[in-house]
Amino acid sequence: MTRDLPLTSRSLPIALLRAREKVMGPIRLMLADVDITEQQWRVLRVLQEEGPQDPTRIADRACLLLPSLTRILQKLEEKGLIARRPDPEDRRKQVVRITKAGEKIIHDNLSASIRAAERIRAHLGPERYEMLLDLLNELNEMDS
Amino acid sequence: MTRDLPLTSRSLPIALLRAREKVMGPIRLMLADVDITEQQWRVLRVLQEEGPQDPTRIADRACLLLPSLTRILQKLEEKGLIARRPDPEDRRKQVVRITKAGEKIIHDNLSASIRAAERIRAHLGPERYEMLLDLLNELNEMDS
DNA sequence: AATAAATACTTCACATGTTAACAAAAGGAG
DNA sequence: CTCCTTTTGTTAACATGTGAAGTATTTATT
Repeated sequence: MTRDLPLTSRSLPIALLRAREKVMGPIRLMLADVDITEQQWRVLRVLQEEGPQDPTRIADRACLLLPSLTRILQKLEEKGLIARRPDPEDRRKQVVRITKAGEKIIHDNLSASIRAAERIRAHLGPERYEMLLDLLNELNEMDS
Repeated sequence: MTRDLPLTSRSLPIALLRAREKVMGPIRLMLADVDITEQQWRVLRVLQEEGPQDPTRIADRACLLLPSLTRILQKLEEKGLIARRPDPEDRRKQVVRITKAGEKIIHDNLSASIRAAERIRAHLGPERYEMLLDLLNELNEMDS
């Protein structure tokens, strides 16, 4: 009983890819105006929401791998949007925090970001939107 | 009534990112054994499912941008997994097809790929799995 | 305390994502 | 037919994704 592979519209990986592009496209355009990438935006948001923290935790929260994060933190530091200091408790670690300039970037783009999310929510309807998030989170809690 | 941004678990972009990683992680591992990337695999699958076609259509089906596809086709051609010939109707175009070696790659990894998909489906349950695909497709049909 | 194992990044190498610029060919308007 | 526009694919430049190797530091073992 060998089944065929699903068509692309019924292929979960591709459907996820397209959905992500649909959701992030408008946000990327908005961020391009302030010369910030989508990943840099995620890092700033994590720092602004959860406060100063070390790179490993940032990587977990922002869904980035450490090698990528290393480069991103370098760029953000050059731009003056974050600051770093060594962790006195553990000299392997650093403590990263967002600067005033970084908070301004967030503040200036927050409302547009929220509107983009609301637009998606309105398109699907609140119940289906929540259901989508529930299903994705359930998928993400799979062990493996 | 200004709302806060959602936590990462309720952030659609991040939930999509994590879901994609969860789904593709095992497949990436499998493909690494035959020295093929996830994107190269998508291109081969499109060609095997839909037959010979031009790069613009491949890019659409495999959810890749043309500049990425250009490089991927070069790699696949070097590996002997695809072949190209100019389109006699329109000299701007090419016709790309999968080779025997390319079909063998697909054949050798098809069953493991299907098993990975079935595993996800079993975890969510068939109804919820289909619902997830429906919601993603509905999202992808948003205009803009 | 000496050594092995684990942790927290960093660096490297290669592949892709993304935007912009570009060359070649096809289509359309006059 | 000529000029302009569109389409198709490539190249370039920079940023990130990803796995592997490397460095410094801490923790666990003996």
